[in-house]
Parts: sequence; C-alpha cells; structure tokens
Amino acid sequence: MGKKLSGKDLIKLGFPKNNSINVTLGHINRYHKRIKKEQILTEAKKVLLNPENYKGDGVWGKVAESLLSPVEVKRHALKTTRSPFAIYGENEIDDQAKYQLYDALKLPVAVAGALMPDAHTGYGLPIGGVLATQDAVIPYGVGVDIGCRMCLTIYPIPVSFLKGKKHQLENILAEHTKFGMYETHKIKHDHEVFERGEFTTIPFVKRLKDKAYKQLGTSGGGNHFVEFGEVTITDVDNAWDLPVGSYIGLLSHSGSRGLGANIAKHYTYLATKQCPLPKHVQQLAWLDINTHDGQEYWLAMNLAGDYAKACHDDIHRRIGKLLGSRPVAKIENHHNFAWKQEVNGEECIVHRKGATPAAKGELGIIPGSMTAPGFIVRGLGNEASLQSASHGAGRVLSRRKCKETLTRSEVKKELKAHEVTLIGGGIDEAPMAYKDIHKVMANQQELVEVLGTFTPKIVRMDT
DNA sequence: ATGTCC
Repeated sequence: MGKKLSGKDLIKLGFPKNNSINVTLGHINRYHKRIKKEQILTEAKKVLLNPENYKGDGVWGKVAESLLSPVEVKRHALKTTRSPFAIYGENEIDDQAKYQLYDALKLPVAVAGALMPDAHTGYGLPIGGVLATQDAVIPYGVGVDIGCRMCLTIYPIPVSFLKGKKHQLENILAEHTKFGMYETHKIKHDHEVFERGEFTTIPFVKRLKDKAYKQLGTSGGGNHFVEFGEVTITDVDNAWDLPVGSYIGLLSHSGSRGLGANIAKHYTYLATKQCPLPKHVQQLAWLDINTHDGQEYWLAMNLAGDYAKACHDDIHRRIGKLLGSRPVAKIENHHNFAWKQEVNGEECIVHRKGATPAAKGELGIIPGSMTAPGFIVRGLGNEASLQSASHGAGRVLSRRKCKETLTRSEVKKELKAHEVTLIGGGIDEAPMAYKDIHKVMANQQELVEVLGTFTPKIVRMDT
C-alpha cells in the first residue's frame, strides 16, 4: 500500500500553486481511490504536460481545465436589487416562498423570475419557482428529483369500464406498478436510454447505471402516483382531433428515481464547493455552464430527464398491453428541469422547479389531487411567467401538519364522497393537503388554456 | 425526492 497522494506530490510533479491542485486532489479522491499512486502520478504528469489533449475528457477534463484556466474561488456578493419577476395568485402563496424567490433574483447570474400560483417553500428555489439565469445552472433550481414529470395516455375505452371493470383495473395497478424505495419489476424491459453515451463517458454517472436499470418503470414514493380516471375533452380545437367527450385515461407522476437523486446530490455538492455565497442563499450555488462541471451537470441532468421519461414509457407500455387498447393521445411534460430558452432576446437557462413549461402551443398536464380534477393544458407563451404555469395544486398542509391534524377515517370519507378507490397512499398525501385546484387554475388564465380534464378514479400510491 | 450523511 503506497502512501496517500498529497498536494506536495503534485507540486513536486510541477503542478502550479493554484486551484488546480485542489481540483486534482478532489478528483483523485472521487475517481481513483483504488488505483496505485505511481500510476495516478504518471497520468497526472501527462495531463500537466499536455492539458489541451484532455479537454472534455470524462476523467481528466476537469483537471485539464484547472491547468488551462485557473480560477480564484471567491465569495459572490448578491445584487442590491432584484431582477424583474411576476407572481401569480399572490394571495395564495406563503411569504417564505416569496422571500426565497426574492433572494434568488439577487444572484449575480439572475435575469428574471416568476412564482406560480401553487408555490410553496422549498430548498433553495421555492417549489413553483421559475428562474432565468445567464450562463449558470443551479442544481437546486432544478430540484432533487430531476425530470420529475407527468404522463397521460388517453384510451378509446368507454368510461363505464371504470366501474364495470373496476376490479381488473385495480388489479393492474396493484400488480403492475412498483412503489416505494426498494420495489422493482421482476420482468425487466430494456430501453434505448441505456444506450446513451453519458452512461460511459461520465464516470460518476457510470456507477449509477446498474441501479437505474433495476429501477426502470418504478414510481418511487412521496407524491408520486399511477392512476386510472376519466378524461373529458372540452375543447373542440384540441391537439388530437378528438371528439369532445369522455375517455379512460392513465395518468402517472414520477421522476428519475435514484439516478436523478444521486446526480442532484453530487452536482449540488460540487456547486456549493466552488460557488461560495452568503449563507442564507448557499443552496442556490450554481455551476458555470462553460466549465467542465457545468457541462457535465447539463448532460447528466438531461440524461436523468430522459430516464424519467423512459420510466413513464415503461409504465404506460406495461399497462397499455394489459388493457389491450391503442392510445389515441399522449400528453407528457417535465416539471423539475432546466431548459435553454430565450428571455428578452438573450439565451438563458430557465429553471423550473415544480412548474410546467407553457410556451405558446405547448401541451402539458397539471394534476389536481386524488379527489379533484387535473387539467390538460396548452401554453399561451406568457413572457412574464417565462412561459410557465403551475405543476399542480400545491400543498396547503405540510406533511407534518397532515399527520398531526388528519385522520384515516376523514380521508376515507372524502375518497368515498368522490368515488375514488385508493391503493396505498399515506395520510400526508390526503386530498385535503392540497390547495383548491380550481382557484389555482383561475389564477393562471394568462398562462395556459384548458383543453380538457382528468378526474382520478382508481389511484395507486406508495404506502 | 432519495439506499433519507460526502
């Protein structure tokens, strides 16, 4: 066993006395724990002599960058004024969430922001917060569940089946969806997402591939669900030329499972290390999009987003097969993600943390609660909202408050009144935990138009 | 949200 590699070894090798030493040590710590010291030093020497050759390299790219353009890590000061912003449904939003947005708007990289009518307090950026930045991506501006999304499939099946075939539908959800931290499908399906290069070129992501494969098509926990319900198309001019009327729909809500959670955690850690901020906004640490880490996060984030979609694909494919019906429409959208988007004529990075993209003509689905309809929407491209809308009704009771104040029988009664069957589901996801979706929709009429509704009837959640 | 501590 050789001695642990230290900064002195690198200086002896000829490394300049700037941040490249720290970057290299941190890097070796992460990726080379099991490799012999001599071998690492040989490689490090090669990078030191020809850093240009290692630019963009998954393993040594970051070290090369620190040699080519060393940076001083300095504390960023906040601006004294806020970038422009808009708040929708202001009276329904708690002050804490607004203060969180105000803080974010003072970041030197902030360009504009918005708060959706379902907003509430979160880590860093509030849930329901939208933030446009210049050349910077904030991992906590995307959130822990990268690519968390909605997917609605509409089937040409008579809605009477929701009652007539209730037990079969219940059985499909009970047997063919997987919830909780550990449950996975016994029969694995493959998906093209696993052929993606990021799984081999980004060493950190490579380690997550096996688990991602195991978790494909699982839903996880928290507020995630898979449910059957009644779709009502109300707009004649809908996107699918569907006759106005009722259909059976399958709606799922889930994200990128362990893959996204680990990516979020890793890059948040890196951002915090290299972007020191005043303590109360430290969680808004960003990665410069033109650095190795920034580029890597962008790729990893997009991979997690595509993986989240793959999970919904898998869920809907499994269930569609059991239903034996061909879908007539499918609507899906992320609501925890960052996009490149033009804001005031400048290309920006727009973070939506619990907000639905609502560019002009863009389709999306905004869920209500177990006992309240969700809405199929078409974006109006409202610039003040940065082309966004709410991602649901938003919580009115915290999880803790639910456990303190609500009873099982109360929830049962509420479900019965709305003829909703629930499989699983904790008290903290009770319908009463959510704001009135109708009020939320009324507060965002400038942001989206409604094409139809989805009313849940058989709901499956984690226990 | 998540093998719920990098």
